[in-house]
Amino acid sequence: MERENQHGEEEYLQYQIQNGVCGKVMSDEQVEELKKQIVAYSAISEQLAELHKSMSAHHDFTGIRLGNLYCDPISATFGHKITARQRWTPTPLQLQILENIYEKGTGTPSKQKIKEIASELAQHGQISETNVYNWFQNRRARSKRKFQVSTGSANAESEPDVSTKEKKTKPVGLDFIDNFSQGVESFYFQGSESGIDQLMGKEESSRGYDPYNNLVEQFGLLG
Amino acid sequence: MERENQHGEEEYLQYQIQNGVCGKVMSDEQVEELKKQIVAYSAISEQLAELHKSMSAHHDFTGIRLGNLYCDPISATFGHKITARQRWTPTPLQLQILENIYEKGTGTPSKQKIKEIASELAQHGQISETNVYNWFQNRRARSKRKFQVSTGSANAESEPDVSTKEKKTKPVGLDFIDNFSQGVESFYFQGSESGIDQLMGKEESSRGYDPYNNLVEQFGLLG
DNA sequence: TGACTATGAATGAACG
DNA sequence: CGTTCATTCATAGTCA
Repeated sequence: MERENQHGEEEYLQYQIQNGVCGKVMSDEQVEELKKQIVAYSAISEQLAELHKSMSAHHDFTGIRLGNLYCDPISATFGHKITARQRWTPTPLQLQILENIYEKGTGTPSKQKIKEIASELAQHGQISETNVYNWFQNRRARSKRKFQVSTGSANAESEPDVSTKEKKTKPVGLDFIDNFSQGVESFYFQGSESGIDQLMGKEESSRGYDPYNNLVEQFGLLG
Repeated sequence: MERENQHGEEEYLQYQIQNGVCGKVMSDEQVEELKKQIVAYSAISEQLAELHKSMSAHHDFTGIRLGNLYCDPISATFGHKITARQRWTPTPLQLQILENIYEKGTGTPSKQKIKEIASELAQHGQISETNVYNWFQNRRARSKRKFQVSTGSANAESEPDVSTKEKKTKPVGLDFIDNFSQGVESFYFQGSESGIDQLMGKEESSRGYDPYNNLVEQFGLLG
């Protein structure tokens, strides 16, 4: 979208100044944009809710792998950026080397080592220090886990939650995703009765509990 | 329906009038309200996406292996996953707040501050002071390591675009705004930066991979 | 094609 | 504080 210069830069400037102080004045365009933005969000929420409700067999189209490259499907549709995560995959050779190093002992990679290893492996393919670091981390962690599983720990079925290795781990146990089961319209947080309003830090939920309505009513959006 | 007296009728009226005319002037409260709205929608969208994903995903949540820690009472409604977490996971909102503090703050956790922050975040979900403390510790440590890792290193490979992004983390930014471009276009106050991030008081998105992007990518919303 | 499995990566928590 | 551990998430590859 182009800048709406024609509507006067005065307002822009005005906003900038105000912004530094208390940011109160917005140009029509700005307000307009804001509206759109919010509407977009509400639209997304709705669609998601809808999607969720119908809950049909929608498969995530994460993209098409082209070897090591990644081609985002959206970009084709929207002509938009690619943000999907592409993860490193060690070549057999790299893996071999890593294994060797791992075996040699020194369960401690050491940052300096990492660098060396990384640059060495780089000759056999793309790799970064982080990759190496992660690899060792995972390697050790998993071999350890496997070990402990294969040994006598195969018991502990009585949910040894606290007894195991918890020194002072926080109990936590939130996961309010569960509260979304109904979709947006019943967005209750932690069983609280205030729902979305609380989430949004609203004290007075007078104008309705639904953010969408709230929004429309308060700011006359969509109007 | 009650009026928001606590916010000052002056400003409210002012807005109404303005709204009728050209809707330009907004009070701090109103702006604040907008921020919250957007944040709320962000959160909702993300959570819905999450929910949807977890339900449509092939994961088969083989029962509850964590036993007593978490027992969801409402899951009966939908029979979706029950994911007990042993460790704290910040909600989008909490994360948002934390990020803000991290950015603008002196970067100094400070015992007293921690307490305050914790109690504030507690309003958005389960959290403890330790969580906050740890978060800051990790945040700093990792952002630091990010530098030291991404420097030097003979990782001179041509690195096929995507993988180069950042060596390790944070692709984000206000990227997700772009995803709404279809109907919204960029939300710019000044034509340059300070998009929605500013509105939301968010200088830098921090999560390793942002849910909003993911959201749009996965569901092709607003298409 | 949908589910499973192996594993790279992210991150809260703990340690020295 | 910097480093390491432990747990969990996401994805690539594969099998039925």
